Amino acid sequence: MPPRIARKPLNSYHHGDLRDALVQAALREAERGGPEAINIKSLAKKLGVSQPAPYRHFADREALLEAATAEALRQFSATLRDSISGPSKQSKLSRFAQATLDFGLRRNGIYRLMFASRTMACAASGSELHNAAMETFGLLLEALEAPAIGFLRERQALKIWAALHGVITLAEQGLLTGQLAHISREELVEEIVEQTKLALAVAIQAAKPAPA
Amino acid sequence: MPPRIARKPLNSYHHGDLRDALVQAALREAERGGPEAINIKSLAKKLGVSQPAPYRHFADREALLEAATAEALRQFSATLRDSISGPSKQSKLSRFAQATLDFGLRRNGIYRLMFASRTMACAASGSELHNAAMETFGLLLEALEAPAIGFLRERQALKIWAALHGVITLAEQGLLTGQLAHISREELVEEIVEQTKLALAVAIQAAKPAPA
DNA sequence: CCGTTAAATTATAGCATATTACATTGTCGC
DNA sequence: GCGACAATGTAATATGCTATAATTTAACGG
Repeated sequence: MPPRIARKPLNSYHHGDLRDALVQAALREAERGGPEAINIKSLAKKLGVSQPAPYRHFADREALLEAATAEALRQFSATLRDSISGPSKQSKLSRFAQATLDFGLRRNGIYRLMFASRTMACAASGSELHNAAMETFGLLLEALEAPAIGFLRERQALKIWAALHGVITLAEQGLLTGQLAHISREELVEEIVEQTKLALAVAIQAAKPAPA
Repeated sequence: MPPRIARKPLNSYHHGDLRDALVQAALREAERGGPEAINIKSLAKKLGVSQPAPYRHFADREALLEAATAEALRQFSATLRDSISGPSKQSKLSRFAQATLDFGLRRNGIYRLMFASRTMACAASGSELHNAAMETFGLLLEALEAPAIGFLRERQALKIWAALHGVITLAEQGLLTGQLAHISREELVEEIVEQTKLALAVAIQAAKPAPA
């Protein structure tokens, strides 16, 4: 009785639970090499099965990528949720931002997988992907701890999201090292967080025309 | 006497200036489809030459991509330089930011080509690519119009650069449309610009401990 | 036991690409 | 004119991947 229980038969004559193994292996491949590094052939080889075997579980390569993306989003979301739970000396926003940076750099291939255009192309109508993405954005809104004045929260969230995404993307491409590296990525993100808080405070002040 | 003068022979028995034509065609391909849409085969076909012909001018596909990237950077740089030259009611930073957004969205494939990791991988030591990239960053520093206090300018430049890059990337992937689209991309960028100015003003104030 | 069925296997087809080897064409200098 | 040379063309090679078809293996249920 192997530790992993398959979804339906759990037996089979060679592998046991190929579907799940494929998703995990796909994420491993994506971790170095990004989405384009995921290909049926090498996955099958690494798992010790024949090339066509995966097609029992996924209609085509795209379907496998979709499943892997969903799993990646789940992991990302869980990581972020952890980062802002529990007490801490640092603000939720700071923890959220640093966790995002950390995930985006350490697991950059997976990060890229999540933000491949497939994510939203597939996510037209409340699909698994769409829901997961929206949940992640919800976590950001929570981390912001901003009052609900108009779309203030959403706008600030978009801005800091874009900034974090930019830092991760640029850093991964080596554009934040060399002569430009007068500041570490973590410090840069911290400044972005502070800048967001500042802008938020000013906007709130402007929205309340003299409370006294 | 054709209007285009080739670099060396300008004659040849079929094409005239294949090298340059290849670079231009590569950019056209990249414009829709990004870097991965550039392939020797289709380029040769579209230019009416045989597949191996390009290899007379480029050692391999990568060399062609590099040349195309350099040309793309030149165009990008020129566009940005234009945007901040001459008088205007809007600030240089605003114009710069909007021009960046515009280029990044309208010519997104080319934008992606520039920011492929190749750019910096090839740009180790003062190469053509590296120089072009640094010049572009210089334009951003100029647009910031910030005083040279420590690395204040550089840090603010990095932050707004990351934010712009993030907006472009996210927008292209359709992540700024749908439920999140309470604000247009241009407005979002304008808010980012304002936020940067605000942070800059505060930082300058903090750096000068009471001038009176 | 035996048949049904799911999960693999082997074998094959197809496609697209990069790249090399060799032959050909045209131009320029002499 | 003619020979060298550079720019192309033709043909062939190599590789890597997706995907389908037909077949085999093993387990489970009656």
